[in-house]
Amino acid sequence: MDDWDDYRLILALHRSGSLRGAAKLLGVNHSTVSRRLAALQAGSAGILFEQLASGYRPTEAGAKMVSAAEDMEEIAQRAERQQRAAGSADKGPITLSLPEAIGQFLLLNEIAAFCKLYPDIDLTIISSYGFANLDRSEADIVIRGTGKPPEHLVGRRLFPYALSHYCRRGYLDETPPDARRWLGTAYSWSRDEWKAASPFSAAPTLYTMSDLTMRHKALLAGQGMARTACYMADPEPDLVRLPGAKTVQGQDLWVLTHPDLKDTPRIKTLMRYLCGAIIAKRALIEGNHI
Amino acid sequence: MDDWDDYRLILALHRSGSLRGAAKLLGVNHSTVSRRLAALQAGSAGILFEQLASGYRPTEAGAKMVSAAEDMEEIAQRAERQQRAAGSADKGPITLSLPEAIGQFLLLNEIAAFCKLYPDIDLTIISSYGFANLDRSEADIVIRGTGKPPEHLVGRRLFPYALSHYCRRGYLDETPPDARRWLGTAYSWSRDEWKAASPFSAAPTLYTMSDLTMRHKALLAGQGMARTACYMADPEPDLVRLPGAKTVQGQDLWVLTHPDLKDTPRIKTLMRYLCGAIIAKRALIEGNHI
DNA sequence: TCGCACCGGTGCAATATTGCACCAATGGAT
DNA sequence: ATCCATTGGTGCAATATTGCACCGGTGCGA
Repeated sequence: MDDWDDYRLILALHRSGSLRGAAKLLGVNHSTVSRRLAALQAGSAGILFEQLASGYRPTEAGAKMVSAAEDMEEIAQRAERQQRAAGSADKGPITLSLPEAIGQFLLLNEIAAFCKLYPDIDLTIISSYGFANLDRSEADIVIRGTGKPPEHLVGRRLFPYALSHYCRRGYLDETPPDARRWLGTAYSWSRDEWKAASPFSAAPTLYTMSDLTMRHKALLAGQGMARTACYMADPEPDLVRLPGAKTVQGQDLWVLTHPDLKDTPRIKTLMRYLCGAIIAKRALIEGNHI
Repeated sequence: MDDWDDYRLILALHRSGSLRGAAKLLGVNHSTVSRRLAALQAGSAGILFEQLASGYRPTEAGAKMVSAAEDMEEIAQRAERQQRAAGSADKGPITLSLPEAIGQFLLLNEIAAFCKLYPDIDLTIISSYGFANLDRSEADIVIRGTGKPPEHLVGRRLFPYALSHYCRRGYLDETPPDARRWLGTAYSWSRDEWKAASPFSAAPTLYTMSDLTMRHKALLAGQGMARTACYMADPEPDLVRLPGAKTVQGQDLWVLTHPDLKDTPRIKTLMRYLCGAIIAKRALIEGNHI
């Protein structure tokens, strides 16, 4: 193989099964993938992928190349982590992945304070509800609420966050019972069972949305009721819990990093800091801040 | 690393220590290496190579990338051999490396006959006195006279070839003793000790040359005397051994391939054929053909 | 049957990359 | 001191590669 980057092409095509899917994985145009595949197979003794109605599938020879490509990817990813693990002081780049809600409502000030404390650490925040892949260095540290973190990651399991049912102060007084509405969440793990446990389980849902920040603003605007994280709602003077609402236990909060990075000083510094900041707000997070 | 081919760049620069040396290894222009290195280090958190008076040397971070690159090279080479090992019939490509002398004087007809016997085998001959690197698929099969073959290659050790001292028929009669000359060989393993064992050890050397074929023609042209392989000289009716000349034992002839290829049918077919062809000419090769 | 989303393929222009030619610097041999 | 071979660096032209826009085909859902 004259260009080892062709192994990335092979991997992407194997994983996606299509030119366009591979293009997406590689961050290039699908016509580029088409041409590179043609050139690759022209220079090879045999074809590596056959084109079925269901998509591209590796031939026997291609499957061996896929296996080799997987090995290479592992080496490349390990090498990248080794590069990122370099550094013997509190300086250098760190990429932190965390849910938008935690970034905006829980740790916004703490993150800024950290950057002031450690001006030589270049912190990049990736707000996402997806679980960043630390193997491929999509992030160095990840904060996530989950019941089942990847087992090879290391770090701390803190405590579960609490949720409860809220509305804008005065909403119930000002809204006839038949006009009361729920603001829903479009996440599959947040099915309607949360509504059943609420004081107004019969009220219909006004609309659902994937953006928790938008829902928070809708709540603040008095558009309806919602079950939301206590650390988002309790700090708001204009939001109150619905009468009789209990806190519900969400998933555990974890602060995790890759084993290859756990000994890097600046990583340890940020991990320690984040855990400290979250623990300092334990009462709020557990819904006991009122 | 966005382009895994950068690992090849890293390897080449590490191995050569210079931009021009790396360029040679990679088959590109040195300005290309310079620019790719600059781009690579610009996109990396740290520099990978420092520029000393003695050349480029990997930094600590760079050494880790070199190690990763070496691992990747091994995978790439194994993958390439796997591709070359494919095939369940006597068809497909084979690259055979052998000394020029063996190609021109010993197996010329046999190789053509093989191609006629197996028209679906695409045979490529690389005539070279260097030892082709079968790890990097420079060849699939290698024929070589050597006392110490690479231990991981597999194949057959045949028998040593013989050499003796020759001149053109009539040379001694037509050349006054003080005008007789030797035709030398510019190979380090063929020092002047061969002249000491000759019937005319005091005669000076006319000139030396690296090209054994050229020396053969010079011998045929009556330009001097030479120690040459019996399989080259004995078949020539115009060449005779010097009076009193004995045969000298050269190195063992080996026919070798890479372990990854040894089970591939077409490889086995050619290995078997070549060994058979060489064994059929054993008398000639051992100088017993007269 | 129709519309839509996705697919692979390709001409052309845009962009990136490379080679060439040249330069100055360096170090070693004479 | 001089010459030569090798080095790294760079402007510019040549070449390769890529993205864009578009096309026709396919399959699925309504």
